[in-house]
Amino acid sequence: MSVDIGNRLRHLRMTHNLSQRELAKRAGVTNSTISLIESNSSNPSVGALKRILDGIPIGLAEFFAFEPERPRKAFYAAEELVEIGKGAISYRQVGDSLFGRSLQILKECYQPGSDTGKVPLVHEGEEGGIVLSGRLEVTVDDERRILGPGDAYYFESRRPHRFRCVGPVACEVISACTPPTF
Amino acid sequence: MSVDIGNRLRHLRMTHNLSQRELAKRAGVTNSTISLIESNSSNPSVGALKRILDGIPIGLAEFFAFEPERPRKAFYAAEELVEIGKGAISYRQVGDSLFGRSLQILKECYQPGSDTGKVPLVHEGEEGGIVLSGRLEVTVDDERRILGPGDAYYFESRRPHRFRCVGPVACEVISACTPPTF
DNA sequence: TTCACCTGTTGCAAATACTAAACATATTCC
DNA sequence: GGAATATGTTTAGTATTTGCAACAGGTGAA
Repeated sequence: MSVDIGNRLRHLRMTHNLSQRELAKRAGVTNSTISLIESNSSNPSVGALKRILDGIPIGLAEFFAFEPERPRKAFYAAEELVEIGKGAISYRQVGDSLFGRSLQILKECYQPGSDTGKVPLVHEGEEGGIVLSGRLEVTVDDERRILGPGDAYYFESRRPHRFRCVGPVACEVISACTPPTF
Repeated sequence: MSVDIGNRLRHLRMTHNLSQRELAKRAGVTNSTISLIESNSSNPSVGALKRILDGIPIGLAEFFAFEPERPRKAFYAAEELVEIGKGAISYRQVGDSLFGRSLQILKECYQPGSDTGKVPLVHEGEEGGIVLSGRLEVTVDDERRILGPGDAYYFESRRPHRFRCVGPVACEVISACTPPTF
């Protein structure tokens, strides 16, 4: 049911050859605190746990990474897509979090005239997408195309690229990239 | 300094379009608890935080993954190599944790006669190593070799493989594999 | 306006995490 | 053997989190 913090901490402490008192001293807590936590007879505060983990040292994310993976939601209603940017270009992401995922899928909406900027984007991975509505000017390396509904693109993200909404109406795009870069 | 749990939680709750009371109801805590946490005026227990995150839902590891990455240690004394298995085959790992790493480096020590088992190992990734001392029998697919000091191996881990220490002395090996499988 | 309902914040009481010190049990050293 | 040190556990008291309920501001409908 609940996370077995106690055994996890004890195991971690053991593998680092620390006694409860030694770790307590480094962490700035008392040995009894550690004893109680390890025996799962207290529900530690995040602050206390963090101080203790700093004494090992290890981060909170690392500490909880051992948790059995929470079963992932597989379906998302339109309203559930989390909005990432709220400017002229808005991104709605499929999935709550990219944590542990190797793919990012977005519904992008470019307001008329919006632009990813003069300096082209360059990063690792690959990306592609399909235009749903509006007209999108895509520049990759020195090649420039204007894509309309149904048109698509796909390229290696290390090639300098830029997106721009041309024409009078907003432009909607479904895109995917890997690895996630947001 | 400390982790800004409050703002992180508030942001998360907002992006999921939940009110404090709505989230509290789902999580089985009171709205005041959430209010206090979000204003950083309390140091929540791990249990409370977990219940709240379950209401979003999101895992503890995900929640803390946003933390600025703790600067990684780059050098490890021989005693600091964490011992993974303590049986006839012992593994000493370079680095505290595999969290966020794509490579695992081990110093392995096989006691005389020790063996990874009759059923061969099969997993994703690739692995390789160099024998330091003793004699190691390595089987990959149907090929079997006996390696001595200075000899080495490298193969795709999906190919069935097995290690066995032959001869009267213990066998030491330095190995690396990706992705980490322990 | 006034009512109803939503939002987040805030006292007060009860539950509990944390500290300090004592306790119990091994192990080492002389 | 016996003292000294180290280990993890437990007890009593203090500090803090948590739940309950009241409070204050905001929005929309009648």
